Order: sequence, then structure tokens, then C-alpha cells
Amino acid sequence: MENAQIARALETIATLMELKDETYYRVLGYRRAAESVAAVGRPAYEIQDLRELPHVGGTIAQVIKDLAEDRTPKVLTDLLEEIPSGLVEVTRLPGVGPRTAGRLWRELGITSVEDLAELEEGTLASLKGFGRKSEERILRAARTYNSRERRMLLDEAAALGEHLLRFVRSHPACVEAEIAGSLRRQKETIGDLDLVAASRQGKALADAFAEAPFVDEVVAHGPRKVFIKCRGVEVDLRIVRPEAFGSLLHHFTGGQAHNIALRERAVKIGLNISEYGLAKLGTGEYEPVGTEDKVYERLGLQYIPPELREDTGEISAAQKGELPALVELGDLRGDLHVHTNWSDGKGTIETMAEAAIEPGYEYLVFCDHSQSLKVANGLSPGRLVKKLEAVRAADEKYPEIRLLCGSEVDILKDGTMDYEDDLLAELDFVVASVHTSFRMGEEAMTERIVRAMNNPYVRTIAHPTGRILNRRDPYEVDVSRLILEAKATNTALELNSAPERLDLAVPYMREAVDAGVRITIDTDAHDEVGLGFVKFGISQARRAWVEKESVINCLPLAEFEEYLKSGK
DNA sequence: GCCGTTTTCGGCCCGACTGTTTTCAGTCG
Repeated sequence: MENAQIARALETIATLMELKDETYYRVLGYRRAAESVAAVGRPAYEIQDLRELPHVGGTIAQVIKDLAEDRTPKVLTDLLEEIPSGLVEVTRLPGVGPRTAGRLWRELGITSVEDLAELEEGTLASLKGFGRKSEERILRAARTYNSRERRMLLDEAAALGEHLLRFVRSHPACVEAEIAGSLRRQKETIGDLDLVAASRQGKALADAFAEAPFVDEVVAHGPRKVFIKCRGVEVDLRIVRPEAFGSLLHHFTGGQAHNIALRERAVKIGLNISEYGLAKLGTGEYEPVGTEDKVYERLGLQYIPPELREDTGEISAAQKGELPALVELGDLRGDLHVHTNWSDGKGTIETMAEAAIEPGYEYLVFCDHSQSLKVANGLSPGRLVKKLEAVRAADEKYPEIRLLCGSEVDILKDGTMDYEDDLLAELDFVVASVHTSFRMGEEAMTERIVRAMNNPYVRTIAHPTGRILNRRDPYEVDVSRLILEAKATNTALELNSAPERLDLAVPYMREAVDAGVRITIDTDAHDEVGLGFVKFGISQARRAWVEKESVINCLPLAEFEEYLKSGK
């Protein structure tokens, strides 16, 4: 079983335990362990001592081991004997938690969302503690439930977030406002949006937000908090007075696990943390904190950038003053993987070059598709030679930027490259990737890519797992092995910045960089606008603790050319 | 369940809002 599935299983165990009314901290233990497993790139079955993962002790280590080796752990078997598995889904309905789901099961025999949806009106309202409103809300949730929830890609979430943020900021009662939550942490996909604002007239701002034109539904509405739905997305706005804005921003940037760990730590040094500030333990007298870095300072920690706030080791690193100097957008000197209308891109060599001059890039590598990828108008060897000449000519025209000609060469089914080595040798840079025969099985796919890595001209493997978020799972491939081979062959791994890809994914990327593998952060842009998506590649790299020293396209032009000249 | 700058046992985050309540439990983030 893979790490993502193991994490889901641990999550299920936690929810089943909640339904059983198990001790809160036991449940929390499984939840935290689930996050730890999800965040690690190395497959669990390869990890010698699972207890090295945060929040994994002897008991859960054994549970993970069972799951990794495709056995059902006893704790899960026992739980499933007692509690119908369909109830887990019932707890995912908005407004329905474990207590409610448990009562529905015990008192009405409900064992699934479908059962609930078919319930007659009035049945629910007759239960003690339930009224007409509760019934209406729960039934509606059950009847409109869609198990395949679609999470927003980063670019859509960012666009919506900015739109809502502009509204909040433009209100006269707003002093300051920011996007918080998972969007600020730049998670790879976004479920809901969190906005925070500072105001002296919180209620006025809250009311205005609840009545804004983009609001489809008001879920909750108080003076400090408004919870709305907008285009099917849940949006939370929280408001405090300006003095406490740092505390609020910090509190709602999360993640949940990071906040809990931080508050536990604070208690140990005699402090409570909330969105209103810091208080001496137990006094409830919160002293507001205006900025986030002050929050960390008061806790004796280095400032932790939002992208790292997941409780995956950042707190102890910050305590020791050992946080990485994360790569920044401004560190990038070029893009090594963009397309043009020579294959399936929309931009021309010239328009793409001009778009790359804009952010101050020192170099740009055009990598159009190779011959066998006919659907993408892949270049025959003859056309590739012509394009090489065209790029050389364009390079003369733009002294501001070095234009180079590469290719995104298909890795054929047997692991050979889609052009002869003689031709690859003519190119400035070779990106290799898989676009066909995705379902050949893990072993064959791994061998296929490893063979490509051993080609002396292949510099980087583009979108190494082939996933398309919300649409296509990654193909089966042994990423740990790819990381080892990348290191051995001095081949880079690409972090593809396209919001629907973000491939290689963060947990793997962190493993790769830890193993000393260098990476390329590219856009795979097919038009000028696409170049701008590099900010998402950068944020994913930051989430993976990447420093600029690991990134090939952070090299200044002279050093980059040196790297090209020296071969692999 | 996990974990250790008080602890290997006894601790273990914090608050807003809602609905159905006469004082609070449940849900959510």
C-alpha cells in the first residue's frame, strides 16, 4: 500500500474511533500520524524504523507496517466489526460530526449517506436535541453529497482569493487584510479559502462581507467571523482589531497540526496562544501581537515561512536556528522547459523570449515535443534542425537574454529516446519525459525512466510521475529508485510548475533534495501567460524545503553555461 | 495514541457560531 492510502486508512481508523467515542487524544494520535505518513516521500515499507516519523510510536508503527504490507491491522478489523464503515462518509457531511453520526446510527439505524438521504421528513426532527433546521440542513447535505469532491487548483484558488481579498480591502472599515489558510501555505490543491482582516468596526466589515454580491449562501455570520459559500467554495473571513492582526494571520495560516504543536510548545514555556495574542498561562489575558515574526520571536523560534507550517520538522528546526534558506522567485535565472508554436505551443520563439525578458531571466530554453508525439505536433529531426537555426537567429536578436534550443524528448516504451544520440548531442539541453504507455506496471516504467537517465544527454526528467491533479493519477513508478538513479547519473528531476501537474510532488521532492539530487523548476509553458505559473513551482519547492543551491536554473548564466559545457 | 528544557507517567490547543437550549454540546477550522 502506498503512503497516501496508508494515511487515508489511518484517517479512517481515527474517525471510526471517534464514532466509538474513543479518547480524544488517542484519535488525535492517529490523525497526526496520518499527516506524517502523507508528508514523507519514501514508501513506508522501505523505512526501517517508522518511529522516526513524527507522532508515530510503537503502536501506530505496527499499524503502518501492516498497511504497507497489505495486511489489515487488527485495530481496523476490530473497529469495522463494531461500526459500519459507511458512517465514516456520514461524518464528512458538513455540519455532521462523529457524535451526530453515532446517534443517527444507534437511534435510526443509519449506516450510510444513502440511508440518510432516503430518510423521511420529520424523522430526524423528532430526535431529542434536533429541530426542524437541523433536519433540513442534514438532509440537504446528504442528498447533495458528492463523494468525489473536486479541490481547486492553485491558480483558480489564487484568482478567487484575490478577488475576495480586493473586496475586503476596499471596505472603509478594513485596516488590513490577507489571504490565510492553505492557500497562503500554497498547498497543491485548495479546498476552501480563509481570509483575515484587521478592523476597528469588525461588525460593519462582517456584515458587508455577508451581503457581498459574490455570496451564494451565508453559513454562519457573527461579528468576528463570517462563513459563506461562493461559487461552490466555502470562504471564512475572520476579523480582529488591528493590534492583533499578526496573531490572527498566524492562527489562520495553520496548518492545524503546526498550530497544535506550537500551542503545546507554548504551554510548556508558560504561554497560551490564540488568534488574539499571547497570554500568560491560564490568565486568559491576551496581549495582542501585531506581526507574525513577533509571534515566533516570543516563542523563541526563528520565523517559519507559511509554506513550512505543516508540523513536519519545522518547529524543532526553527528552535535550533536551522531552518533552510528557502528558494525564492527572485533566485530563478531562467526557464528550461517552454514550448512554442513549432510544436503545440501558442507563443512564438520571439513572444516567449520577450515574456521571459520581462521578469529578468538570463536564459530560456525552448523544448518542443519530439517526433513520435504526433498529437502535439512533435518535431521531425529535420524540423528540429531548422528550429535550432531559428533559435540561434533569435538569440542574436535579443542581447538581454540567452536563448537556447533543447527538446522535450519522449522516453519511448523501451526506455530509448525519441531522437538519435547524434541529434541530442546537437541540442543545448535535453528534457526527457513519458507521454505514452502509462499503464505498463511499476517495474517496467521504472526501468524505462532509469534507462533514459543513463542517456548521457538527458539533463532532467520532466513531470516524473505524470499525474494531472483531479484528472489522472500518477503512473506506477518507483520514485525512490528514480531518486537514487538521478543521483547516480547526475540527472535532475523537474518540478513542473503547471498548476495541474506540480510534479514531482512535495514529499518526493524533499526526499530527492535530501538525497543530493538537483532539480529544475520549469513551467512547461505553452504560452506567454504560462511562464507566470513558475510562482507555483517555487512555492512547491519551498514546501519541500528546497534551497537555491539545489536548483539548476538558479545558476547565473555563466555558471549555467559552464554546467552545459561540462556534460553530465 | 504520543512524548520529555518539570515528566518514562501524566500530561497533552483554542475560540466562534449555531441550534435548541435555560446553560451547553456539537461542529469547524
